[in-house]
Amino acid sequence: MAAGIALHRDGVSRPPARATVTTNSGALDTLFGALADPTRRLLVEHLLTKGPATATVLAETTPLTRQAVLKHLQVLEAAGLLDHERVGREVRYRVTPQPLAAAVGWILDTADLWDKRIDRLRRLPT
Amino acid sequence: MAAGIALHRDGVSRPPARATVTTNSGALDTLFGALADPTRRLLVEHLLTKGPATATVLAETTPLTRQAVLKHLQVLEAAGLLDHERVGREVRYRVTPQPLAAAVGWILDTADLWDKRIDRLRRLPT
DNA sequence: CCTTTGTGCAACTCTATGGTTGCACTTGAT
DNA sequence: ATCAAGTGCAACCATAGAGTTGCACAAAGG
Repeated sequence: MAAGIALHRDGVSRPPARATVTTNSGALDTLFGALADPTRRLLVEHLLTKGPATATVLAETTPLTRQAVLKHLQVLEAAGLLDHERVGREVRYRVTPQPLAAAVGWILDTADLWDKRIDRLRRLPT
Repeated sequence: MAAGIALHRDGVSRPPARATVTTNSGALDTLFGALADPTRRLLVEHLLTKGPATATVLAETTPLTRQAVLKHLQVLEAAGLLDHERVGREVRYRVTPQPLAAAVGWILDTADLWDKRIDRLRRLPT
């Protein structure tokens, strides 16, 4: 009968069931994620102070390859912090900082929770 | 002698020189990095609303293992957003949101750059 | 037309991250 | 003294991230 085969039928070496927390607000993920990299923050600052620029130009200001910079720009763009415009044969990137408001929003909300908590502690009967 | 060895001395298959941008402010890295994960933001929110708690208790509120939660707590603590206190046989985690100020700081500075830029554009001779 | 300059795309490597499991060690309670 | 609950630690795995290289393709300019 199947007894012999049944040996390794169940979970002998099946990958452990990975769990994750899903939270309808993936926007903050990509946003904070984008901001978490120093290179990317530098790029944003550069674009803001020096104005719009292409990946190749930006790459010259870093020790990185154009391709690496390109990827960073795409991450920033995915987070909504950048957009690009094709000019001649070049592609110009520009900062669109509106999403930063979302980040500040979360932080302020959190700080608010904190304040409420402090407040609640203050009201404790002594 | 070493002559025979010299054969594969130079770069036959040496890993490509990885470059990185170093930026004295790694604090923002870990901070934004910590905030970039939904699970971690949830943990922070939970700790703020429901008050300090242990890893095991927190784990019960998620589909995750205690160990996984533990790691998240450590990341948050490394970012300065949490600290812990040993009580009996349990370890209680608590939120210390001061570092959030740094995040807001960077964002506001950036927004400021943006304003300046807008301003500069406004002053352009037409 | 040919050359140069800039983009686009794909493959590959290395490391960090987010999970899991298993077991040893404390501490409190019975 | 024993037992259960809670922590701590280490190994392991899979995937995503940050880089690199190499080459094909498009647009300007001589």
